[in-house]
Amino acid sequence: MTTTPIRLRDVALAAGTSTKTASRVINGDPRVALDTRQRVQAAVDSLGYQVDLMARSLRKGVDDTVGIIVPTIGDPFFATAIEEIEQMALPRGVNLLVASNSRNPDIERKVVDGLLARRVAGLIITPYSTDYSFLERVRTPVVFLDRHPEGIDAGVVLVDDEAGAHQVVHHLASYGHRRIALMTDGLTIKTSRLRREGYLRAMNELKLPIDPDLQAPGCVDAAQAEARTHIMLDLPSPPTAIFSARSETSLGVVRALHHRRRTDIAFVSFGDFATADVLIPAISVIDHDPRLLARRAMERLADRMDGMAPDHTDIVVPVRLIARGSGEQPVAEALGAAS
Amino acid sequence: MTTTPIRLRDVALAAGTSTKTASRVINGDPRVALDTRQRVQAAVDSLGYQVDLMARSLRKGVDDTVGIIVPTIGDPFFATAIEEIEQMALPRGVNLLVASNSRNPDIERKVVDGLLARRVAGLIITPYSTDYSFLERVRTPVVFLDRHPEGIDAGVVLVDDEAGAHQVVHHLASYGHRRIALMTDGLTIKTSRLRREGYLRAMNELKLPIDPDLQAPGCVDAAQAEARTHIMLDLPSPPTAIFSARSETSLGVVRALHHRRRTDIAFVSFGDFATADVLIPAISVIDHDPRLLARRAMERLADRMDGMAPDHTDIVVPVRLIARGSGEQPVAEALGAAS
DNA sequence: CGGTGGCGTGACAACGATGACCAAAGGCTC
DNA sequence: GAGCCTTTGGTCATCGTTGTCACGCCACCG
Repeated sequence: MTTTPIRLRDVALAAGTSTKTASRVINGDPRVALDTRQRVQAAVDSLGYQVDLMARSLRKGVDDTVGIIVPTIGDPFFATAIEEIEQMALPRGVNLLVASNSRNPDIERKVVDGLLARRVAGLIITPYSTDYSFLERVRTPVVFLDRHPEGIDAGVVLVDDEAGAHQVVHHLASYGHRRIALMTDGLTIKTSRLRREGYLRAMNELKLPIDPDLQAPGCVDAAQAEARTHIMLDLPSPPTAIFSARSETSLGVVRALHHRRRTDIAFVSFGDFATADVLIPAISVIDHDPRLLARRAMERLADRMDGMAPDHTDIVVPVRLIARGSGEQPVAEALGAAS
Repeated sequence: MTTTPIRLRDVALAAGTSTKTASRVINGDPRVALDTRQRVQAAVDSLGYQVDLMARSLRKGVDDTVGIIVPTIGDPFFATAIEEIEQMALPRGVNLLVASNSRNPDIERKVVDGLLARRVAGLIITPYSTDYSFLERVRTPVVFLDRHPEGIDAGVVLVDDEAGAHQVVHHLASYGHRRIALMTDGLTIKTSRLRREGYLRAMNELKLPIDPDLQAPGCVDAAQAEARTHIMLDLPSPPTAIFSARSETSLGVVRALHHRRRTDIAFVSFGDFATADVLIPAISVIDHDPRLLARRAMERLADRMDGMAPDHTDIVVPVRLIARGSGEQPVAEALGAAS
């Protein structure tokens, strides 16, 4: 049995009134007499009427949705951020459009255009490397998450990447480490650059040598980080400590260290991950909570959607180092020399 | 500087034609003369015209979006499934609306209604415990993922939960285990019931005692599973093997076993997780790949959106046991007795 | 040479809701 | 008791796009 969808005019007919009055009731307009309101409400309930959100959005000029664009949906950090934003959007009756930029500026641009064409009420973007100056001509509120965008002056919600990385190096150095390796994502991403800068600043302050062999930029996933770790450990003078600037690369480093039974090498990860506290030794991390970040971003976006003027200041969420063991190990002798 | 959005009529004006003809060009209607087409195309490019998708969707009656509803967006299993579906939807120009049912039937119903009111082109649902009979009156194509829905006869894409669990118990028993504990999610969820049934069937086949103290249903998250594991290990006669029916509960079990240094207890997880292969011993799992499941679900949904008739048969994705060590440990003596 | 058919094009209405504006009815003041 | 204001309801137009239908033009055929 095929059912014809219920329209507003069906409700109006059943309530013996006009579509406009029915519309008033549905939108909570107070200028409707009580009994009229009740009749309309009864009709809505008995017919099971649902507003056609496409029609409403067309009329209003905006759709009650927010779009979120991240590099990888499946990355636990971003997945958790998405979850938090969805939880905040739900009570507002706002739906969430999720998209990935596939780590590709061309795709990213298309995805943003697609969401704008959909007339989303707002956008939360983790920028990849696109020039975002075109957004200045657009009315849609946009909040950037986790990284500064290029080509546009806009407020961003992020953690203090530079300070976090800086702290890690000092922490490792306080346990005697001088050969501290760095695993990072591609340096086209500002976040990665900042973490590297924090690392470099601390290394310079401590007058530690910066060995190019101990720099592994461009590790976009766990597999690459794993391979680079193996290469470093095969060096004539390998690192005694490793700092991984992203959770995803940390998984690769952990894998390599465990496979080689070299868990004596000190290790700190920027970003927590599921079993970090269960491994032996447990992994010391910079806690970089996606929920907090997401909440701030959504709050700011909600303000903008409610008509507040854009705020170009950054919101910096503090980070702290959680010492669990792996980052508090002293300098280990190379296995060969240890015998 | 405020910019007026470009409309189709602006394009038509610039190309010296009617909106209808411009519309034809944009939609690739072949019945347009070549030079007209080129003039329109030039106008589109120079003005930077973008179709208003709200208006198009209203006119067409459906919106080029698919909605996906899962229990928890941040759960790596579902996050990965969402990622896969987004990747498949993108080339079709279809956007993805992501929603969570918050493990609450009332919210779930509201969320589904909300997406239907948006006129989504299709829905992929991991049902919680809602009665889905109301969907029979709805034209929107729906595919269920991972679990059978209640109250409706519909095809489902899932793994063979019963057989997987059954296999685990036989596997553990083959290493001498008789006291095999079961950690599961709430039994209101069909998936959990099926895994429990597989466990029970195997236990009965093997004539192993089913001790109520070794059943821990209702562990909705890792923390609860962790607590229940501790309770079991404190029993006068604790389990010698544990089967966790979900990745999330597995994290709790792992945490408890590691904190107590009882990694000698055999353990198998239904569902892989990030560092399962890095732990010592590495965790044996039933591989339950969300990508494969998501792909089949999206394929089926795409068929339905292309007008194919509904197919009420189930798609069962095979599972296999990956032996990594933790599930291949023989019966351990209780620590107290071992001395 | 006139009819016919295909092709390219455009005028118009429609999708379903809501904003702007107006009208009728009832209560109030003077 | 008349006029004014408030309350309540309705009419019409509109958001931007696309489906329907019809028209003008040319070529081809009998």
